[in-house]
Amino acid sequence: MDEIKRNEALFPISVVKEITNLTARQIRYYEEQGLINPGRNKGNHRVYSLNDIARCLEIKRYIDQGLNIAGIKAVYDSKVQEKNIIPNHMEKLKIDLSDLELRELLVKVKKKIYGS
DNA sequence: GTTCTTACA
DNA sequence: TGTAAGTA
Repeated sequence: MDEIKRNEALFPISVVKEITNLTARQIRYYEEQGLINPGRNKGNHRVYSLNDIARCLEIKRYIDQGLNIAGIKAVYDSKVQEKNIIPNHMEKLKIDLSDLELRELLVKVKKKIYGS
């Protein structure tokens, strides 16, 4: 969409913390559990994309709804299975958020980074 | 100053 | 999950 590609890993963990209200501990733990996969910069620091941040918010929602890590894994695993079963619908079943949600997230990120 | 890993409570 | 230690 705009200037930022949804899968471009650009943000440090501090930004993810502010936007999601999760602790660095939790964010890293979700990565450990394979729920998100941020990149790394030359300094070995994690860098997150909009999709990664969106995924964190999604995980947070699931936990609020009472799901544990295993349950959330099951949710994503089932989506991966759907993708394999129906290759033609891969784009549609992609484990990304909708454009609308991403637009809202982008606004939020910009506000946090550049101020309001 | 911020983040990283490891490890213990 | 929080936090401390020692780094990069």
